[in-house]
Amino acid sequence: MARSSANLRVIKPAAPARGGAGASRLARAAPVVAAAAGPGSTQRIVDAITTAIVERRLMPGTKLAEQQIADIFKVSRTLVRQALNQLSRDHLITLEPARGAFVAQPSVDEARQVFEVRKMIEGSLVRQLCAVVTDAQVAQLRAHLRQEADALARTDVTGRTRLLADFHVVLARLLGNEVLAQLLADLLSRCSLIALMYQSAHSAEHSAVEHVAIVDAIERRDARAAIKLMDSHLGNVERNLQLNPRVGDLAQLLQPS
Amino acid sequence: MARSSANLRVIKPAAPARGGAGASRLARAAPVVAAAAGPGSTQRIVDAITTAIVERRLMPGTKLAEQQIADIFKVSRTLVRQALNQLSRDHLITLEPARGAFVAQPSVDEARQVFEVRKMIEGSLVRQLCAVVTDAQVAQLRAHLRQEADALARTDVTGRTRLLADFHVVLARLLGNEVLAQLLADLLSRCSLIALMYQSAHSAEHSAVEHVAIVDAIERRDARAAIKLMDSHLGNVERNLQLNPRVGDLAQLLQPS
DNA sequence: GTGCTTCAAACTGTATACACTTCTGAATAC
DNA sequence: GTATTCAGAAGTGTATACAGTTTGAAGCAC
Repeated sequence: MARSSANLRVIKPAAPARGGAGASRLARAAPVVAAAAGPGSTQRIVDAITTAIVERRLMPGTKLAEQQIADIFKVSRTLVRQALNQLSRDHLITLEPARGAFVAQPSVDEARQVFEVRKMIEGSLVRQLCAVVTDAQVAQLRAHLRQEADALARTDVTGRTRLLADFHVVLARLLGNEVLAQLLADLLSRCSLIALMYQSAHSAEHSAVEHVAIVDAIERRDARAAIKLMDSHLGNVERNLQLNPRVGDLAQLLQPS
Repeated sequence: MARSSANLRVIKPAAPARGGAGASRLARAAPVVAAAAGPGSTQRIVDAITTAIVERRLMPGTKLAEQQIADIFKVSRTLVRQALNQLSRDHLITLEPARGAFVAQPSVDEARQVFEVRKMIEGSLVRQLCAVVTDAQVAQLRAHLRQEADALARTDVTGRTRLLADFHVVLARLLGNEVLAQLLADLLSRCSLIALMYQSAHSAEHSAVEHVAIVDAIERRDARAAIKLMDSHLGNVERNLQLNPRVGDLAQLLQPS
């Protein structure tokens, strides 16, 4: 029933977002540098669709036709299918057998579960961090907070969103635990989708302020406070999700699911 | 350098392990029942290789040649490649560009990181569980413990291993959080590989006993004790990993990585 | 005998071809 | 006018074909 499959057209970011840095956030343990043009162009497709979703150029429920995408990227359906499989693993799209791929529409329940998991993980995360963090690492966090502030000042919506999410990955990475960092990165990509679907009323400014408070607590090595602040931060973000579907996505409102 | 790629031959379980129940443990949100023969046979390949790895019929470092697997399952390389991609996402195999797929050889570092993450998640898990668990759910846990004991009594190695890992997934599922459950299932499949690679000296009996203690604490709704027990349980399992590579895998000892 | 070069077999990466399912819309029955 | 049927179009699922790379060993120089 004719969802908005008409205007697919993944708009190549006019300014390529500083060499695709925006996309690399969710990139796997890829060769890190390459994945530009030639072989390994599957990742290019994954990144493009990922950013398109996160930056709201592809709305939830949109059908992603294989041939259409193949034409856009000038590759065969083979590579597109690989990319779609990866994306479905990231829960950014859902694959309906014999019907195709659609941008995921995470349910309210799923949203709650993702946030619950984040609270569990990130609570433990800041606790551990308070025990082992170095002054240099705190400085690193401060630097990130400055970037957040800058993006806010410039009203750079895309960069702002990315930085606010990256904050949590940076925390994970400070523990030197790559497994944890990747796991959290996965959850955060799902959160991006959730946030744009249930358009969060939680202002970016508010998040940034809470991030500062968390870093303050970490700097004081005050584990109890850090945990509490992180928990309330995530609680605030979740609480501010508007559970009414966005306007324009009313199609999904009529769905049984 | 001719690793053991000779004797690939995924041996179809003589008795199909009760309709593939053994494999379904790590299965995704699949149609649960189907995925037997026709379309969707990708999952069949994934399951077969997964169980082959977990049951130690495929040793770490073994090369998985696409055509070889395709012949075994009587499908084209297309489906095999899909399966291999999935497996690499689960960290059960590693894909080396233009070289092929190999059963993963998780490093000592990765092992430590996985266990650290498990401690973080499962600590929070039992805390929450103590707060919301019902008597019926405790009974469910008791039933699982009985199964563990049975498998131990029968010296059913395969079933025993599966049940000991499943215990942790059962805990997660009791919270009603499917996201958490899947996440933990992923980590556990990696743990299976780690355990067989650094052949754990931690006896199954010991694990079963510790599981009982954890359930006891949960039944008493004693969160503090439950967390402590879970933490020491995971610590024991990890501590008992022999960091010397297994005999026969000395090839990997010579590898730079 | 040791080490380098070269070449063929094997394998992976990508594209294309074909079968089968789903969707759409017009024609038909009522 | 409404509902049903059915054929064509479009799209997904799988297999096959082909190009490029890796691999391993034979051949050759020294």
